[in-house]
Amino acid sequence: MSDRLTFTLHELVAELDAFADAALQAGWGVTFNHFQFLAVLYDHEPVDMTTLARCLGVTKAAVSKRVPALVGDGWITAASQPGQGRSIRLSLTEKGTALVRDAGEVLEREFAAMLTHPSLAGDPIDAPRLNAQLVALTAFIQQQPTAPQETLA
Amino acid sequence: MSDRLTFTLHELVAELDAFADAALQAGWGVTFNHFQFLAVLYDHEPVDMTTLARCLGVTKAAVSKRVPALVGDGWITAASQPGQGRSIRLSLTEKGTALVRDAGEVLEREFAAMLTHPSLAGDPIDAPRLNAQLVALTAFIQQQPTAPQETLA
DNA sequence: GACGGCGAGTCAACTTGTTGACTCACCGTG
DNA sequence: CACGGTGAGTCAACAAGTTGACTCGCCGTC
Repeated sequence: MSDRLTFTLHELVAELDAFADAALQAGWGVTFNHFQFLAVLYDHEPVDMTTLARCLGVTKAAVSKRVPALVGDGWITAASQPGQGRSIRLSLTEKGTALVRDAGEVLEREFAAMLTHPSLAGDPIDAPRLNAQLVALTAFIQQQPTAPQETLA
Repeated sequence: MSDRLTFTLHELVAELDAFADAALQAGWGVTFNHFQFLAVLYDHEPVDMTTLARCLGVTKAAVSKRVPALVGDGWITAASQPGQGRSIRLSLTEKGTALVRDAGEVLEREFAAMLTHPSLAGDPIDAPRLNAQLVALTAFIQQQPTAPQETLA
């Protein structure tokens, strides 16, 4: 383990994703990536491709390529809306909604249980406060000027 | 912003990476991915490909494919060691070491400055303590049984 | 009512990583 | 000394994203 917070954050996120992926594979036969797409859609539906891409942190081309398969497997619906240019309205099907609800609930519960596990009792984590701190930090980074000049290189 | 800690962590890491990438591109003309490879090597050199791959969280094939270009551009050296099977010993060149030292120092400083910025003074972040908490949490997740059964699906 | 612009989606080429099969160097054991 | 095993690296095929150029609806202006 590292003493550098940035490294620790990367490791933590990697472990979280690996754990979620294993749970999702075992319980529902889907990958974390698949779940994440549906979960973000769940929070924003109905939504067009470009907006969803921004929420997912990928390009619209990446979303565009995944949509046909997700529609074909009955997870989502895609409908072009007359009078709205080429905009396509994405929504979850009942199957997709059920996955996000069920799996999401289990994952939330697992994670909450980890945070309060006795083995971390030496210095317990105050999740709501931590979340608020990290949200503030994230927002602050976002509004940072793009980069420092190479003042010493 | 989300009220879910796992989402917040993903967003924070994405912002950190984007910030570091912009700073590295502006100051040294390299990507964050490139820097990360060298920085992890810096912490472990000399090291063989398989070990480095594990430290980077990628497969050994991915490392194997990147090495020739990195050697060609003078960032690292790769030497097969007689009497050690096919093991290849990777090390940083002087150029690679200088990049990690200089850019790493700047990034560390930038990040530390963010953590102590007045705009976060409402609920300041205790970095060493937070790091210790997250390290403990990461270790705990790592040793979790692979997955819960689909007890309610 | 044609013209130009804009925003949303799509496509082709490329990049980076994964998987599983393979090669090769060494090390035992018989 | 041959023989099988093991661990490290490599290769080919595939998967998922990015970029930049493109198409297509719509909307404004002349």
